[in-house]
Amino acid sequence: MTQAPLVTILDDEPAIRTMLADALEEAGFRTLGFARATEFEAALKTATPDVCLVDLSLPDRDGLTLVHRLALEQGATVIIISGRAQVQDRVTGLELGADDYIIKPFDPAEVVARIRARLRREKPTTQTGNTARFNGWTAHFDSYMLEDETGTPTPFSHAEGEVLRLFLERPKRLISRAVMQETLGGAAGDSFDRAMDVRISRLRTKLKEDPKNPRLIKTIYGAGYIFLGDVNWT
Amino acid sequence: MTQAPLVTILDDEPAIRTMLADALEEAGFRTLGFARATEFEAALKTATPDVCLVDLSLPDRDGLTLVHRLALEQGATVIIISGRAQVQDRVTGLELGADDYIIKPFDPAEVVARIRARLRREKPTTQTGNTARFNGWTAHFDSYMLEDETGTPTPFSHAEGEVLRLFLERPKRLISRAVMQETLGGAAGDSFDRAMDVRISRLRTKLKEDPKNPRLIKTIYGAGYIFLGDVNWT
DNA sequence: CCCAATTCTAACGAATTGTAACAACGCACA
DNA sequence: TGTGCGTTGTTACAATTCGTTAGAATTGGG
Repeated sequence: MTQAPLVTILDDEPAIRTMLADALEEAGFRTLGFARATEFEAALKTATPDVCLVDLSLPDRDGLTLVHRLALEQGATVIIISGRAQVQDRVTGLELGADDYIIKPFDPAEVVARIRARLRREKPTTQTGNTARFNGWTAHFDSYMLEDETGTPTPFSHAEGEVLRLFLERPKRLISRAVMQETLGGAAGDSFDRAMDVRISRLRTKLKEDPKNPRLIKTIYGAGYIFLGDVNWT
Repeated sequence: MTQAPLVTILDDEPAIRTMLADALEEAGFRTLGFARATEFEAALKTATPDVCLVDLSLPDRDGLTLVHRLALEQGATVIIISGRAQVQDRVTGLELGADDYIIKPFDPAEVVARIRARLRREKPTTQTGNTARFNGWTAHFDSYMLEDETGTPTPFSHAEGEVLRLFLERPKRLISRAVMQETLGGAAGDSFDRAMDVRISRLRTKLKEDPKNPRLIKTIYGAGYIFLGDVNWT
């Protein structure tokens, strides 16, 4: 198990540092806060952050040069957080090597989301949610394999995977037929209705569902389907 | 030398499409504009964009689902362009797989800068070197040699190398048959289809793939292929 | 309880993909 | 030139995928 990603926060306002740190730790990141560039650079010798949040207006150094150095020499992921909202500022920030540019005032939730978006790309090892466990089953979406509780593998096809994924991403919620058709790419031709049924039917047999008493994929007559089951993505 | 990056623009307002296209082409990108999701999806069969700009409010489909599909199945870089400015919208957009979220009205210069920031991260794979490591394998494109994890070498031919290189340069992204044929020089003659299959089949045996469940080269029925595996060029 | 709407699924078949076998071709070498 | 080897497209056939159809089963309203 890898460690939680490390995010550094470089901002001279303590209030902002704590706000970010709280939100990030809540979201499962490790954080390190710094008020001045010199402290930050000293810390870089002993730690390699996954993402660096940098405020441009620093008391002891020009933020942009720092960003440039970070991005260029360290290859670090850098996100600028700045009060300077002009387009020109953003463009130069990004061109100097920043990966993102967030304007103050900001919502911590968005910062978290943007960091996650970066990390999703960065870590090829961390396959973004390609395995799901539910009620004894394990679905591997990268190898298109389904394992039952005994570990017996069954392959599933792409079309079946689309349906299964849709279910596993919205467990315990009604999924209307309309939504399904849209997600599954089918123009809602009159006949495609049946195709959906068939897909689900096939998926059900792979999940060894008892037709009389489905435990996982439940039909809501006249509305759609609902997937019961406790899903756990990894 | 590789071609200029291809950026697709999906927005139902013609004014916005042309504004973006102008700015992007000025900046040296190739662009393709679409007004509706269905057109766009049709085009995906014959082209692999490097970046997809997507407006969330589409006439014929829910933009978010499209984004999700794109990010997941195509592995494409997706940037949402939207009039919806709420933090919650941005967060969900980013969590569904978008790489960035730009709010209307926007400045084309910033869009260009943000696209560049994305590509800067993407590209270094194709940049240097003709040796690639992936999942225990090592491919030397200068000596046309493939080594497995024990270091046992196997030669591969030119035709096999073309396919392998294509895969290794676009890992975890869907590569449509049309794109393959184009890259591999074959005019899409009816019969060349089979030749492609054969090339891939031969490559698979060299990679010791189990035909029943290939781990590296995955077939997407009716669409193309996708190469899984963590590629590292040196 | 009856009936129409809806959903299920077995069976079929068209389209797509996999691969063994063959043939054409190029190239090195005696 | 002839021989042999490796490469690669072509052909033919097997396997797979997946939508369609049709009839059975189920549901819920009246």
